[in-house]
Formats: sequence, C-alpha cells, structure tokens
Amino acid sequence: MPELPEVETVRRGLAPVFVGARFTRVEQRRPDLRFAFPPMFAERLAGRRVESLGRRAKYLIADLDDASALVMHLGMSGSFRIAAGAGDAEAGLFHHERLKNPVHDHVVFHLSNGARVAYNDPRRFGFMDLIARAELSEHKLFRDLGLEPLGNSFDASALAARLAGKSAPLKAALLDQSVVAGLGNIYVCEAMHRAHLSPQRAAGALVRRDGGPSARLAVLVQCIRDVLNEAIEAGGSSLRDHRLTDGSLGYFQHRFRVYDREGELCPTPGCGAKVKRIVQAGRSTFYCGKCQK
DNA sequence: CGCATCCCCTGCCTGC
DNA sequence: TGCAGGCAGGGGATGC
Repeated sequence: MPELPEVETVRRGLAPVFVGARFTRVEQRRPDLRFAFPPMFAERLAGRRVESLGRRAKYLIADLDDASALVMHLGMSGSFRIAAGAGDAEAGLFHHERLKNPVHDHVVFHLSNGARVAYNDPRRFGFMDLIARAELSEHKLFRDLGLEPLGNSFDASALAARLAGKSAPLKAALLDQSVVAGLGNIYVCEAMHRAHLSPQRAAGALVRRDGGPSARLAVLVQCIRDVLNEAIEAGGSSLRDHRLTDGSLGYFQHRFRVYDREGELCPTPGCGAKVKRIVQAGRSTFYCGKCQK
C-alpha cells in the first residue's frame, strides 16, 4: 500500500510520540511478518530511547540511543496507530473504526511518555529489523537504493544516468527502487500522465546519445516531485489500508488523474480519450493512450 | 546482466 | 446468500 507519501505521512505522525521517548516495553505478537524478526527483537528494544525518526525510500528508520536503528517497512497493508492514553489499547480504541482487525496488531510499542503504538499489517508483507547504524548504508536493504525523489540530488541528469541503456518500459524502470527509491504503482502512473509520457516507451529513449537528459525527462522529474509533494500535503492516498497515525484518512485518492480510473475521461483538457488499463510486469498501469506518448 | 514471471498473505469486490 | 475468482499500494526469488 504505502508509497513514499504514505510512509512520509506516517513518519510525521509517529515522530512526536517516538522521538525523545523510551520503549518501556515492546510486544512482539508473532514470530514473523514477511521475514522473521531478528533474535531478541522486543528485548533489545526495551529501555532504548528514540533519537530521531527518518525515512529512506519506503523505509522508516528510528535511530536508537545504542547506535542501532529500528528499520520498518509497511509492505502493502501496514499501518501504525497511536493510542495516547494508557488505557486506550486495553479499551479497544486502537481500531474502533472496525476497518482494522486487532488480530493483525503484530507489534505494540509501549513508550515512556504513556503512548502506545500498534503496528497493524493484515497481509504481513511488512517487516522490521534492527541494524547497527554504522552498517546501514552498506546493508543489503539500502545499498542498492536509487535516487531519493524529494532529495537535492534528484534531477534530470541524475535520472538520465540511471535510465541510460535501459530497454525496459518507462513504467517498470520508475518502479525499480534502484532507479528512483520510493515510487510505487500509484505515483508512477500519476507522474507519467502529468508528463504526458507513455508507460510503454523504452526508458533509455529519454536519454540523449551523449548521456544527457532529454527535455521531457526534465519535465518528468518535476512531475514526480510535484505529485509526491501534493500527496504528502494531502496525507497520502487511502485506498484500503492507509491511515494516518490518528486513524484518519488521507485524501489524495480523490485527486488521482488516472490511477484506478479505467474507462473514465482523461483529465487532460481537450483530450477526450478514456483512461486505459494494461498490465506491465504483472501490475496494472493506468494511462491515456492519446495524450501520453 | 536485464527483464519477466511468479509468489508471499489477507481481505474485498465482482459475477454467477 | 454463498462461493469462486480476480485484484490490491511491495518486493524477493527464480529462470530465461
């Protein structure tokens, strides 16, 4: 579920209760999510203070006071929910909206400031790990990650360097986390529509023969930045599982131009064609065949 | 190596 | 109403 804007929204919601607080107790309610938890996961977290909460691509990274980092990935259906009062969790207030089954609260963090934070993940494609902070950048989860699309180094030249020579369709290349880190199916579709670029075009064709970026690649870079910033501003997109940490909904889904809009009118002024759905690399692509070339 | 396919898991929606 | 099948925001393993 969560792409960069959803993860960033979660980060901003968690930071006020996590940063500066200690884990007084952590409940690990099953042996694994997508992967097994590291040995002694809950025990190693107990007593640790959170120094900062960051994000890289779709990963949340909590820096702890013992020079380790708690790394968390939400997979497709992961969400965090904060219950402020000490009695809230026991009173069933974590998931009163009924859309979240408390059976899927796989980890519960008890914090020194009285907050309880539950990690809920029905499909269990998410995972958590504890990694020494000094080893993070060389860790297999992070070492191959590509450009951070809201970072300073993301520009047309850098993207051109990553796309050069690629015969894969643009859609697949933008989903590849070693090219741009943090985009997912929604925002790739939305950015390509904004840039009027066909998802089926070969990615390498946007690179000039001298290796520099084409003008259209510069437009794509700006469209990616814009759609991500607008989505963060809207609290992300809530299709099924995404919730802010207070349980409320993001609302960027109402601003989708093509994603999940098969058969609807293309929103480009004067276009008049209908949004199409195709499957690329096993995943749906929504686009306009008339104004995306 | 690059790329495509399949798979992990639960839940929701559609159509019969 | 029940049930089977398809599909879902991610990404890792496999095979060509």
